[in-house]
Amino acid sequence: MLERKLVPHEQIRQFDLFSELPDELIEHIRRNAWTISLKAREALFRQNDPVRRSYFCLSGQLKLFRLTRSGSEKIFMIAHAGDGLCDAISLQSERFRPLNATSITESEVLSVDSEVVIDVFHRSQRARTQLVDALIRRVDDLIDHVELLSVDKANFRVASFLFNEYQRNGKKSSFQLNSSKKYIASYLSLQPETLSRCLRTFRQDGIASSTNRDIRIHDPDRLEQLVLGIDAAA
Amino acid sequence: MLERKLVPHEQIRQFDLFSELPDELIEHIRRNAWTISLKAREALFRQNDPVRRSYFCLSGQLKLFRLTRSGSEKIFMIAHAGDGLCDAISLQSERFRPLNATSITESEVLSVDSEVVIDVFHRSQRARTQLVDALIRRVDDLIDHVELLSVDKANFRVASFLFNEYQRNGKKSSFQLNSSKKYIASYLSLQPETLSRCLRTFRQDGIASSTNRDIRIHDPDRLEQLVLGIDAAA
DNA sequence: TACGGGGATTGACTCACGTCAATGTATCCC
DNA sequence: GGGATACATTGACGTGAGTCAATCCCCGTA
Repeated sequence: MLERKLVPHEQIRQFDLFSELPDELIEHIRRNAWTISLKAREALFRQNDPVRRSYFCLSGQLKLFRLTRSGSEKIFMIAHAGDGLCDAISLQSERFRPLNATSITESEVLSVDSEVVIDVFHRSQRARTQLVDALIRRVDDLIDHVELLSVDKANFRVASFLFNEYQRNGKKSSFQLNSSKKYIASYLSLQPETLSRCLRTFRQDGIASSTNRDIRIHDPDRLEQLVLGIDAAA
Repeated sequence: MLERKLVPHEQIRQFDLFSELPDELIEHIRRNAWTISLKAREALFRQNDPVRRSYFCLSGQLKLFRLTRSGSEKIFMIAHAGDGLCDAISLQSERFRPLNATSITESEVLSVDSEVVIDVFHRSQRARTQLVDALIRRVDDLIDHVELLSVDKANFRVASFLFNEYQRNGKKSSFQLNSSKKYIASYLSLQPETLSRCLRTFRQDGIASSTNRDIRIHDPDRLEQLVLGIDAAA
């Protein structure tokens, strides 16, 4: 975990929260921010740590997770370049990190003191609405996550996930998963074996196929029907 | 669904978001807010409706839920008197309601136009931090909800829930569930039968017993060990 | 007091998912 | 290029939770 000062303005502005701030505020952030270089599989912060700094992913991939009673990881989110780790903020009350954050690949992270973030929040109305919007988006995402997990049948869970990714990628018939199947399975709270078997049945039914991280959707309509529950094929 | 104008100031101030506002702002809200009286099982809003107003529970109980593909309800939250329905806000971008809201019992709800909430947000720094804090709490709650559902064994899920309630109630050995077991089961994404069977094994093992909505925790330590995974009894 | 309805409990059955184990396949670094 | 390491796939097996169905209980109501 190597720290370096002096971040160019563009690197700061790439994040929604700071994107439309005046130069003086960006400069204020710059003077108090630095980047952290992580090797693969290095911890950035741990669950229950008090929140003192906020982090923003500049490059690489980070996993946000909790440990289960059996010692395995439950993935809540994979953060990529441009993502703010929005679980990493607190305003008035003392907050503790709800999740662990660890790099998956070699990564760079922008680190900003909470005081500075609060300062920006107080001085820029634009930043305020951006922050609230980011939190609302996070709430909506988590609601979707809860819904995903309350679906009992693994087939449906995987179908929902695939259809989601399909839509996020502009309904292209082929796209790439942005992380390994192991992490996807964890995000879906399934065993890797179960995910594998679900994908196999989809391949056999001619709905979708996967080789490595490449996904090809053969029959989007059938997939959508699966998600909606019109189970022509189960 | 009966609407009535003119809400006394105290009714407005009972909610965190408005608790510390100056009289003029409260008055501003009062002029633009009204109460809604719902009979039991009456819809307040539906999923995917555009957000135009925010709601706050004055009395009674409301369920916030989604419908599953099989037509049953998945409960995300039960709102009680004093709770803001914090899924009911939006600032800049158009937002759609992520959940359905329906009264369980006869209820009263305070209804405030979104424009007014945004106004208050812009005019009171106190309200701003309260709102952000409320959203952060909601995020943390949802993360816990996701974790709860990613636990595979029903016993552990129920144990986690019971231990949580136990702590929320100041570690009293007996307390009341704040909604029916049917809804608790739905919150845990379990069938009522499964919840019932879990509670039976807890009774047989001398960990906890329940009659109707009354819960009695006989052995908090064993319960906590179950939650933590030191499975002396499974 | 009798009736009705929704919630809660219990039993019997089935099957989907987790587990364990083995094999196959990328990927990385020496 | 080759060996180590982690990821991915497949098979076999046992079990826990969903489903269907019956009964019971509680509460409100006629």
